[in-house]
Amino acid sequence: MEIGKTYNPKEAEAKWYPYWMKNNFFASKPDKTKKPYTIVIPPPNVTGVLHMGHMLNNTIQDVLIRRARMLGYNACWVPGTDHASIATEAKVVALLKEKGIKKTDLSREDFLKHAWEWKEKYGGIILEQLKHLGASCDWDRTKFTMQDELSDAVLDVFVDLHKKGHIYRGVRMVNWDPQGLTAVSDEEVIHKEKDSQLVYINYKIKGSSEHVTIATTRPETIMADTAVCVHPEDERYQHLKGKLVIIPLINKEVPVIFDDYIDKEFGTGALKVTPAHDINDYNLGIKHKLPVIDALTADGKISEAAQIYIGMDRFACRKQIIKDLQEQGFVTKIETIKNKVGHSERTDAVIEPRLSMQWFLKMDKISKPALDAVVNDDPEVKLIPEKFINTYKHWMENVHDWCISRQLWWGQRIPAWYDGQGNTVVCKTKEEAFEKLRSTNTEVRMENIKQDEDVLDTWFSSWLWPLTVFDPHIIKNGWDKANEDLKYYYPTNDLVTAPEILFFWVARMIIAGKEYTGQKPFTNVYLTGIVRDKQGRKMSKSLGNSPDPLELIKKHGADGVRVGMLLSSPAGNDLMFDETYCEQGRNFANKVWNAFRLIKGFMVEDIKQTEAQKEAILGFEIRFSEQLELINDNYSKYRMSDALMKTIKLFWDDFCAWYLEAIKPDFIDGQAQPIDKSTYQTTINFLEQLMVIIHPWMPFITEEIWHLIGERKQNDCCIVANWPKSQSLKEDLLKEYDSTKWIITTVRDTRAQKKLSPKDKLELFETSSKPISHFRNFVIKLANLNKYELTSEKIEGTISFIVNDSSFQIPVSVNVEEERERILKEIDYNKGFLKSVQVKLANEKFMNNAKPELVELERKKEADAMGKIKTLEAQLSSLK
RNA sequence: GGGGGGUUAGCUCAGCUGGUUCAGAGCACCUGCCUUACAAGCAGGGGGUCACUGGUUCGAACCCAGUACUCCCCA
Repeated sequence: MEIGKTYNPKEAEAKWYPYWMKNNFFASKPDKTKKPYTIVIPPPNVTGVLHMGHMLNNTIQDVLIRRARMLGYNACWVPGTDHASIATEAKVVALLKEKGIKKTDLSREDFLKHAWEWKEKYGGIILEQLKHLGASCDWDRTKFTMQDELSDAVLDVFVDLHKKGHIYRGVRMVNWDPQGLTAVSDEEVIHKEKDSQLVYINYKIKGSSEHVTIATTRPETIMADTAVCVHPEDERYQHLKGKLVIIPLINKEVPVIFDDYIDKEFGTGALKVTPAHDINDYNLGIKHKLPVIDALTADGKISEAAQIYIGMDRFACRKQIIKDLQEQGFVTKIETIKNKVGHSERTDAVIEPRLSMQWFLKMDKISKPALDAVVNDDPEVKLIPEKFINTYKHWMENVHDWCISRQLWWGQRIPAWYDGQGNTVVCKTKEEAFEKLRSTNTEVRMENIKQDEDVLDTWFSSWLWPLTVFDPHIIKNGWDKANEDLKYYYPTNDLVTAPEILFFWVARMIIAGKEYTGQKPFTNVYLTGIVRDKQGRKMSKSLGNSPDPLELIKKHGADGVRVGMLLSSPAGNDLMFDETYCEQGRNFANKVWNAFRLIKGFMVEDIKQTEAQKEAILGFEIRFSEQLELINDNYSKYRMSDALMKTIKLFWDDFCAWYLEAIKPDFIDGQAQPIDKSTYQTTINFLEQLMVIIHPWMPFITEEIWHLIGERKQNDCCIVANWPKSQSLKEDLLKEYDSTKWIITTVRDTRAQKKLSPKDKLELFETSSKPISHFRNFVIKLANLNKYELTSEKIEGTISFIVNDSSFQIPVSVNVEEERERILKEIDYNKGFLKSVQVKLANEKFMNNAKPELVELERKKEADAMGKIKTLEAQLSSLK
């Protein structure tokens, strides 16, 4: 068989993903004889294409799910997408616009037809892309938040929560997106620091020649002013009590009010009060019973109520009004200040605080169990890393009511019905609504009943995700009648998501889970960081600093990219991505490939196993067990990068550099020597176990090698192989094995120092009360010795070194002066060390306070150091 | 303004209950090797005032206070 010198990922990827699919390895069905391990995917936006954040997130999920599968769990990873109302609607609107169709010209039904067409055609591209990464999702379970059954559940929840009194309708100041023409939640507003002009404007005081100066960054709203407010204790304005002031340009009279809400220091200490356009002013307005004048239209233009500039865009108006006010002498100065301006996450339009009728979910009571589930000494839901608990707590304790209505068409339409006479009922169908309305309005007629025009916030459907992907009828039926799937898979095990949506989504899923099943939706929440470029900038389309994930996969292989993503991504910390990480991953894949090539090339014959081979096997066995334990421990703590690095080093260092080098048969006269059957078979076993533990990180190459090792039955695949079990730790042996590595390294170093070729064989003499016993031939092989003997003599003309309690000598030509220097330096160091230990031991307070084990340890350190010094001094004297 | 992080080698990060040889890893760098698995490699090596100041302690990268810089969230 011809095996290439470098690993070719493309072939393996094209081969094994379809093979896994065909054999249903990703599929999961409830099976009472096995424990479930479940992850629901954070459903990507249906309009989305794969970006680096998805890569990180889904690689982690795939690693977890693949390992769980190998550990024998019934592993189920549910994929799907989110309908993303505002983003999708914006996309469809844009597409229609290109075709010359205006949304406003379409009926709701026709628009939705277009939207569904778009979804069928382009939605879900991202799921196909995930397959290139190797994501082992159970694709038969793919869900979409707006598919019929899931939508139905959303309406059930709305009706139910309304019945329970948690949902209400009210006029509120909302964050209005004048471009998307919808309200957006607080969480969807991005505050950006901007340079703004703070304009100082004089308002004349009625019946006086004086004026009062207000400062505002929003002069275009002065027509909506209904008062000017000053601090009751502000001495500058005491004379204004009971006075009226006149708004420039429109010459409207408004009262001066007094409230200690005012910050005397900001601007002039006098505030224009515009209840319709600022949340604080709105509250002031309520308190002081001020009228509300809405001077802006829904799309951000000046309304008729403003009297002037009608129809002008708000920003154009701002420029114009400043100019006009200046010309008429009302402006005293203009300052440039920095302030935060809210922008819509979806359309990037400047958010306008706006009063409107919206539906809200009351959060105070319903969120309580979700707070307790996380913030607790022994929490039901664990956040990883823990530092997010504080953030979560802070948010949940100050939670605001959730505005759940959106002025859009793409989404679940709010199941509220109006009879046109001020009666509202909430229920799923028009027929039901008719019945209900009739009880208060006997005159009501079917054709007069109108459904609410708005749809629900997308998060109002995705908060049900872990429930409805398994049982969409759970809301209706209740937990007791939940279907088999939900009972089996819920609560899920791990959720992998970004901290940015801890509140949007994670908290709300816990709320919904608690409300409808009395249980948490997941046990662990692994919060990934943000993928940034190496300058620390967030990756974004507009900056163009994000590599195309699929290109990366093409270039470095899926396995390489997966490793690259995880090499440096501790939970919750941002990842400074650099393509060289993928190179490291690719390099490792190549290393694995070549180790396999070496093993595959061995000539196996019926010969005797060498002692060095026996010892190497023992060494690797104990090392493998030791490291496997540590790797398992890292996994259990979700320390993914650590688990990965240990796995890589176990293969690269322990297996390749130490084990394979030790068992590799020699070349004699350019002729590779054969290997014995036993060593070969053991090596293959080791390789298989290593493929298994590497598999979650690098599924493709490991599956490829698994099958190249030998003929396999159809179902005998790496993906479903058993995770290895570690043997009991043999600490003494491990310690000896570690010592042998030090000995070997030191011999090699000596060779390098003496400018000897690695091919030159050396002799080694050991002086020890407890000499190396299990790995002597291993040392001979790897240090390339022709003699390794015990002695109690000082041999003349040797370089000497110490490993643990033993001293070693290598006969080589020695520069006595240099050697003396070196030993003296080492004696010096050890004496210093000894002194520090002895100071500790002489310290009464230490002796009284420190734990006994610790004192014991210090005594051992003292003895070790003294022993070492003695040995070194002996070496020194033997130099003479 | 309120809340939460972070600052350890050139870079990216570990360092768990304060206690060996605890100052570490990977990359980068330097030296020597095209040694027939692998130059995407092998062998070896150098490199840090643990941001700063003070405190607690027998003992501090680790605990406390303050300072500087920085990131995130909320208002």
